[in-house]
Amino acid sequence: MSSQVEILETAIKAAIHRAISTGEILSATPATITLDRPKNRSHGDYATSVALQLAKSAGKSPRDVAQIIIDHLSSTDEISKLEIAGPGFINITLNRAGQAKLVWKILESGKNFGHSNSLNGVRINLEFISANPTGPLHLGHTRWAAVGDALGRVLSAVGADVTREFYINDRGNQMDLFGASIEASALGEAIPENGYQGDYIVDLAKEVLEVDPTIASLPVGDRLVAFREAAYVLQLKDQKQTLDNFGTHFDIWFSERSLHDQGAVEHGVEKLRAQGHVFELEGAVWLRTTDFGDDKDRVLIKSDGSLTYFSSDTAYYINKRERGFDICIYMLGADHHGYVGRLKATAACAGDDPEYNIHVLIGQLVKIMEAGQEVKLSKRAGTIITLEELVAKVGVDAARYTLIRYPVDTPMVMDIDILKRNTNENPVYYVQYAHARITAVLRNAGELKIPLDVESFDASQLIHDRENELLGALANFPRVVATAAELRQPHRISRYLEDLAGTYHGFYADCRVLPMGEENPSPLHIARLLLCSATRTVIANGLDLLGVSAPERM
RNA sequence: GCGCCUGUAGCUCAGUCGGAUAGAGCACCCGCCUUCUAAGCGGGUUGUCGCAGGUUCGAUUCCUGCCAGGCGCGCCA
Repeated sequence: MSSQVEILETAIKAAIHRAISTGEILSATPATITLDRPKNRSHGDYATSVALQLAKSAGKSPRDVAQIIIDHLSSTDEISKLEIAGPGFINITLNRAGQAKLVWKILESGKNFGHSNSLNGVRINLEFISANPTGPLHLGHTRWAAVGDALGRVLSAVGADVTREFYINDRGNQMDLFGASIEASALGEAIPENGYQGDYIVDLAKEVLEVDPTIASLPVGDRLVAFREAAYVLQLKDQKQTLDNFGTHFDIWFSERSLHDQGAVEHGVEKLRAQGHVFELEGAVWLRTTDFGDDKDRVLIKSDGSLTYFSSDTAYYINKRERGFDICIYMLGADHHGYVGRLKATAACAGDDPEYNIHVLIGQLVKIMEAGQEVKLSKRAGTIITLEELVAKVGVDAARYTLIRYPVDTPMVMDIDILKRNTNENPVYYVQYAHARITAVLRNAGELKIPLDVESFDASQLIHDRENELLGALANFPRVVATAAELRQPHRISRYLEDLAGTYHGFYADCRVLPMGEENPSPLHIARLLLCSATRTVIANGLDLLGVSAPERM
């Protein structure tokens, strides 16, 4: 079934084509017709500026071009009115009853309404959070935990085959420092310089000893390793548990060690060497990333023979591609934006197209406000806020929704006090409330034994302005999802939902849905109830894309 | 010094193939529950879209320069 937009676009193209063939316009038919939904309702349901764009090449004034297009636009059932406005916009008003057929489509599609196939079959590796297993997940990870998960859902909705992956940085100095910190704590010694501080270290150390008290009596070297490994397992389990509670699930937890165990680094270096971008200098092995726009070349193998972190990253990327992923999405913090150039260059060195095969999203930092002032985050001062603490304070839904609500490339401020309030200041409730409200209406309809089968839906009943407005908002949903996927911006879903919820509340205030008193249910009641049902479906689908619950009662 | 991100209402922020009087929530004022959830609705007030140029029918949007803030520039991980 074609959407309204597609129908209009085809019709307008055909009209322009006819105008060209009759010689009234000297121009080429544009490849795409831009159709906007005007903010101002008096400008119709859709508006297009093609006439303005064509005016120059057509050699006529925009308004004349608009008139010619309208003359050639064969009247369809869909269109009820065409107007030329302003400098040459064509405003299109659709047949209201025709628009109401959307309710059918939504109810028929159910959970699939809003889904499309723009990324059908594309295999996407979505990597996010990827924390060290050396401590609890904190605020810096939290934004990605919410946005990454939502993006995964959005991409799946447009047909992509998404694998969510968490890269465990379980190798290198940080792990050893972590192990030494646990060991020191368990033995009652001072934490080494640059080691990990914090109560969680003490707790972990205790837990390690409880599980296996014999570790403390191992020989010195073995003892460090044993503490490190035992604490690693516990900490990773804790991270998984925290994310699980947050509703963020990964398909693959990929250990950096496993990459080395399977010789992936050597394999990666060989592959890059074969592509001709590896060279040696002063005893070290380098990747000539400057061939592809990086600031400087990068060392893969140090002169002492040890591997750099960059070599792991490189090998990991190649590994992902060899596992069959078409697109690798990385979600990194702003403090890692320096990686973008080298990651893209690495892809290019591996013979890939950095514009297509790799996509790096940079998330700006999150500030926290509480009691009217900024909470300074410092590991040393022990003021890091963990994901668990945030959830404990404001709940999963409010935390997720707020984190997703803003584009990731803007720094955001989370005000804990506002998030704790169950008011309109907290947009998640505004949206959820609309869902609960609709559910209540439908519940009441059920008690009144009003039949709600789709067959009894009479589209011609829905002609009220509010109904029209609501239908228009519902019709936008698939576009919003597609755009959110294309631009990797799940925040568009939440903004849309807020708008939809507002439109519903307006409809609800002006349009009585249920029969009053002894009144018998009329076709209008039934049509409105089905419109409510369709709205609920869209809100529920949207919230699901964000991983936020759609409560039936509030 | 170089690079990335940001600068829109008193506050938090939307607004990307350039479009019509620049939007929402909060805050402030005024109305609305003797029938569907008032966590709601309606109305009022609020702007040099950081500054200066350029591109054109038209710029918050694209380009250049500047100003301000955040972050980053290791044979560290």
